[in-house]
Amino acid sequence: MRPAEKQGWTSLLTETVNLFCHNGLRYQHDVKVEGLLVITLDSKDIIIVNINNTHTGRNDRVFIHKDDYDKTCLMPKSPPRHPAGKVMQSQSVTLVPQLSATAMSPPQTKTGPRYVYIPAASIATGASSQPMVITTASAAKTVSNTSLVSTTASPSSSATSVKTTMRSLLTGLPSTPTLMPANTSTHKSSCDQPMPILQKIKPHSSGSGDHVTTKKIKVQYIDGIMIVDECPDDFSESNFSSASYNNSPMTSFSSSHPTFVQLANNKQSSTDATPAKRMKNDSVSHSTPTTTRMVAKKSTTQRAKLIKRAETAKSATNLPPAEEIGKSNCVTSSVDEQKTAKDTSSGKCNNGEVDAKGGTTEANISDYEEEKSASETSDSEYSDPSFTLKSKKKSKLWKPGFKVRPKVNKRRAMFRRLRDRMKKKKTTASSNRKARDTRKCGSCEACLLKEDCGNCRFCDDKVKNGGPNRLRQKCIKRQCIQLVSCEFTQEMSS
DNA sequence: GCCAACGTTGGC
DNA sequence: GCCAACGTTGGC
Ligand SMILES: [Zn+2]
Ligand SMILES: [Zn+2]
Repeated sequence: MRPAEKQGWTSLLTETVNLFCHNGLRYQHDVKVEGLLVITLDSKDIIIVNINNTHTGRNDRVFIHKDDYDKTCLMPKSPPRHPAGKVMQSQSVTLVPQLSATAMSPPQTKTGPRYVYIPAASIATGASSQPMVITTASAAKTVSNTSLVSTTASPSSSATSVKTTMRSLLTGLPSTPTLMPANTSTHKSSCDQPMPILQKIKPHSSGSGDHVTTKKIKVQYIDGIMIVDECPDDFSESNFSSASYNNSPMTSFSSSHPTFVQLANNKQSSTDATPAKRMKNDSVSHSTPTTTRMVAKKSTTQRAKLIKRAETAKSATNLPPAEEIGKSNCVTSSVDEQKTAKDTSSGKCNNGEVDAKGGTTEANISDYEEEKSASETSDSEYSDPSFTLKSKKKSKLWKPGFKVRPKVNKRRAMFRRLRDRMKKKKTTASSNRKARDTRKCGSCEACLLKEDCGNCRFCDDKVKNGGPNRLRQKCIKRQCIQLVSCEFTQEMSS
């Protein structure tokens, strides 16, 4: 989530909580709302909301009763998500100034725009998976209807209006279903079609609803979190095409977000792994890639950097499924796994800073771009031919554009040490025999594989795949698991 | 100690 | 002779 979006979302949350307390609790002089909320998205992205608000005034009535909760579904459901993590449902709705000053009449000490939910079903959204824009006209009309509902339901009592609004806020249900526009009959259940609309209300607007100036906002759900964005003035339905949807700055976060999703699901190391590495990965960090662990300890910006690198590596690598590793009789360590998880959470918590001024603060993502560019620099460094040729042995077969693998895991070194040790033993046992079979058992799944995967760096290296033939190794998926496993077990027991 | 690069070799 | 890939090593 971009800082601006996070800011918008947190202020919305703050306002919502404040409003809920101001209007839903009984008090004589003032009400103080304090709290620190930590919202963790997908176990990696953190939003910290510090609420510190004192509201001076008086409220004699409690508008929220237990009955109000009974039939509610508190939070709107998240819309279906694109497999790749992209937001599937997006909506542009209308911001209107407060239509009736009495609709939200409780004394407000704050100035400036406020955000309030209005009933969801008042806008016929449907469950479209396509981004959806409500035109200014229809939205204005809809909002107007909704406001009419509120004011009609409480012609004389602002309290009821507040109650209505609050209930709507909590439930997403239409406050007064009987007054809903006729065309909402397609809504089977409000819970099925939750689509809360944000209404921007000026605290002391004297507007009467006849002069509604509209401004569009966009509502998106990402992982169940509603994100509100103000549309540019020139934003229109027509330019909400898929292209602009992907490229518009307004929606750029929707393409950045899946990046994080991908990281969370990324079970692969950032580098190619030999069987030893794969096994070690599984046993030590247990499918938590080194990258991710480091990420957890680093700032969000560093995470972003590593995420990108991991993705780059991922695109060039295809590791076997976890089951394959599981067959290798390797020793597993759940302790380390837990430790990893701990590291992850503590590391992330340390990233958050609380703004004492009562505002909201997010984990330091400000230098995300900087890190991103740094990442790009280092990535390109590895694929730079000159960099490659600086290497001690220059290859006559080197081809421009061939990707040189950036980093090598230490686990591979261990694998080699073990292999060398085994080789030594074998050599002493049968000194005359040529040790060409030290790398394969001949019976494991990997050894029995006939075809290369075509995706690993060793496959890429092969001449038949257009590679430079510098590495000259077996396909990563065909490298024996069994021997490595035995070696590893022996190593662990010795 | 480590690894990318590459000389080398078994199998065909 | 060709190919796959094993085993070695220079450079770091
Ligand atoms: Zn392969
Ligand atoms: Zn094997």
